[in-house]
Formats: sequence, structure tokens, C-alpha cells
Amino acid sequence: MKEVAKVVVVDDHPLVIEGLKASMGIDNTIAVVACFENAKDLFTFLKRNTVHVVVLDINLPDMNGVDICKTITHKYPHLKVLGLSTYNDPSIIKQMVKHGAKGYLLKNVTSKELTVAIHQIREGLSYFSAEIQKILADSIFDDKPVPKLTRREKEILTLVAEGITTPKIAEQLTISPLTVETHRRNLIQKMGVANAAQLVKIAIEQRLI
Amino acid sequence: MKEVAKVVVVDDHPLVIEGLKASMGIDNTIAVVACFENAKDLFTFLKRNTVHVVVLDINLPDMNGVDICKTITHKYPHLKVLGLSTYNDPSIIKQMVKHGAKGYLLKNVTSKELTVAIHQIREGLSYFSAEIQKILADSIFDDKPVPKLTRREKEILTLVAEGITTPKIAEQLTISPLTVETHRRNLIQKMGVANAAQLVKIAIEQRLI
DNA sequence: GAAAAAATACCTGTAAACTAGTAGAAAAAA
DNA sequence: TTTTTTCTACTAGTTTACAGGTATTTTTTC
Repeated sequence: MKEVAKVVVVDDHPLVIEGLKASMGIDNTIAVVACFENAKDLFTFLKRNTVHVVVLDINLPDMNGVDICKTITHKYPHLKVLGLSTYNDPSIIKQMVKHGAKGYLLKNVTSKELTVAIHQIREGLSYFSAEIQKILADSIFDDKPVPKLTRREKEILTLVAEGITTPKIAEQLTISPLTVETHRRNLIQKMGVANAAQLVKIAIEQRLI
Repeated sequence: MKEVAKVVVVDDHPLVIEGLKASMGIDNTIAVVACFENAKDLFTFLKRNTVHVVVLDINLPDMNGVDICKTITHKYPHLKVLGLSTYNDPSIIKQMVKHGAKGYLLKNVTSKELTVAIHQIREGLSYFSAEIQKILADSIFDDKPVPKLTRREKEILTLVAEGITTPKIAEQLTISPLTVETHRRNLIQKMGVANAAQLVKIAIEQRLI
């Protein structure tokens, strides 16, 4: 008989929380001890309570999943993180794994697979669904490290995505158009893309804007 | 005592289906009679069964929510559609309403609001959450009709979003670069944007690519 | 306080994008 | 079958983007 796995769920959709509770409820070796809709409440809870697994959504109102994952791994090394999201973008998944996530599932997961994943992770193994494994395998070849954008670069990127031209961005930020051009060029280079159109697409995919 | 509302749920995430069943299960005047993960199965079911409300996700593998809504309203005028999605883009919501949806909720809805919405819709009223009402109200002013893109235009749009330049798109489709330029121009005009970068952003927002 | 990173600005040149028209042929809809 | 839409292609001119440099100043970080 396995020891009961204590699980906390973090997701900003009450419906998904209900779904997770219902899915894991059928397995009496998993106990959902708490659910949170934001990162702040999770960390408050973790200060006073001990659990085995955190089921973590990527898209939360107050903090992004990758940063939460990083913080958890740093503060609570024994706590296992299971990423759960609709995002199937390789860069997001890779970042999660890099920052200590022990598993990742898409939200089209079945109850059965979910419970298997929880147990496997709780026992110190890792778990990635077949779909995720394929995505990761396919992305081995085009392995660009995830670029870090500066504050100013993100600002420029947002404006570029809104269709504002270089001279007008310069005007808006009261800097030289030449500076805007430089930032723009650096963005394109950092993200490894060909032009602004693709830049916007990749930026949206990687949740940068 | 109210009559029991027969509900079918269409969502490609088993977790959300579980969540919906759990949320509606607490109200004994709502009966979830069937759940589907795609449009095809839904329509097969509707041919032989009668229900009151369809809870419909926008993002399904085989068909988009707007088209499903249009088909349901056309074939089964008495059937009420309640849109349920994470998409808070005004154009998507407007299209759903235009094609007969009686209500729309975001997936961050609570169980309570969900049951209220179901009953209200079942009784012939409409229901939009406060958040959705605000989104719709804010979008009254910038009221551009949703542009219809042709097949060729969508093709060009996809390639533009991938960062492919006009001459190379022309080469790929074996048409004149001048033709590609024309399509590109029409796209920018139809979508009411300033340039390719913004075009890509809007196109992604409106789920065109 | 020194070193590193980021933000600023400039130059030169080429390629592509955008503006604004027109217009015929093919395909789809009425 | 006529009408409308879509796809195609053209001319000509302006603006912006992109490539590949260099370099100073300001801000963080160590």
C-alpha cells in the first residue's frame, strides 16, 4: 500500500480545479490538500505546510509559471512540480524543465494519466506525456537558448507588435529613431527571426507580450 | 420546483469536462446528459437526442466554436448555446453572439455563476458574466465588422506570419511578387491595421492563424 | 569602485514594405 | 447566365525595415 500523496493545485480556473479534484478524488492514494488561484496564496500556504507535489498552471494572474517553478525549486527542493497547461510551445516546456519541473502535462490529459503522473513524480521519477515527449524530441534540433530581453527591449517589442513604426516609437519614448532601430535589430537577432512579423509571432508564442 | 435542465458539454479538455460535471452536479435541477470532445460527436448525438443547453468551448480539434454555434442555431433553433472559453477577445465573443449564442462565460467562472447562467439561458434569457459585459461594452466604440478573408489571403497571412518575405512567398506559391503584394495590401486594409507586424498580432488574437 | 550589462546614438547601404492607383481572367454565387 | 468575388498582374513612387558595423553614456552588478 502506497503512502498518500499530498498534492496542492494552483490554477486560476475554478473549473479546472474542480476537474482536478474530481479526477484525483477517484484515487484514494492522492489527497488534494489545497487549491489556489494565484501564486501569492500558494507561497503563504507553503510556508506553514508540507506537501509532496504541486500541480502548477503556467498562466496565473500574479506571476508566470516559470518563475513560480524556479522559486519553488529553490526554496523547497524536495517539493515536486508538475506543470499543467494548454501551452504546447517547446520553449515554455523547456524553461519549466530547466527550472526544476519534474513533469509536464497538457490540459487534454485524462484522469488516469494524471494520477499515474502524480504517483510517478511523487516517487522521485519524472513524467512527461507522450505528446510532450514528442514536442521535446522534435525541438532538440532547433535548440536556441531562450533569449532574455531587457526591460527596454520588451517595451519596444510591445510597441512594434502594435504596428507602431520606428519614428513614432522614437517619438513616443522621446529617444532617437536610431536607438529604436538598434533595439529592434537586437530583438530580431536575439529571437533568431527574420523580421518584425515573425518577431511578433514568436513573442506571442513565448508569452513575451 | 424548476424542471431539470438537460445540458450537454463540448470541450476538448477532459479536466474541464470533469470540472463542469462536478460544478453542475451540486445543483439537482441541472443534468449533464452527455459530454463530447469534438464537434462531430456532438452533432451525431443531437440528431437522436433532445437537450436544452449546449455548453460550448471555442477551441475544438475539428471545428471552430463560431461555426459550431452557427450550425446549432440553424439546425436546432430551440437549443440554447452557452459559450465557454478562455478567449476574451471581443471579436470572438461578438461573433458567437451574432451566431446565436445566448450567453458567454470565461473559464475563470465559479460553479455558482455557471449554474445561474445555465438556468437563465434555459428559461430563454441571456447571460453574460460581468467581465464579458465589460469587454463588450468597451468594444462598442471601435466597432469594426469582422473581416472575412479568402482562402488565398489566409494562405498569404500564414506565410507572412512566418517571416517569409514577399519575393519568397511569390516563389513558393509560383505567382508574381506583385500579386503577393496585392494580397498583402488587401490583408492590411481588411484588418484595418498599419503593417505586417500588427497584422500578425491581430490575426493571432482572432485565431485566424 | 571596478566590471559588466544596458541604453543610447550614429553611419552606410540594400532590400523590402507600404501607398495608390488600374485592370483582365478565373471562379463562385446569384 | 449574369453578376460578383477572388485571384491575378501591372506601374510608379515613398517610406520603412534590415544588415553590419562603431561608440559613448548610463545603470546594474559584483
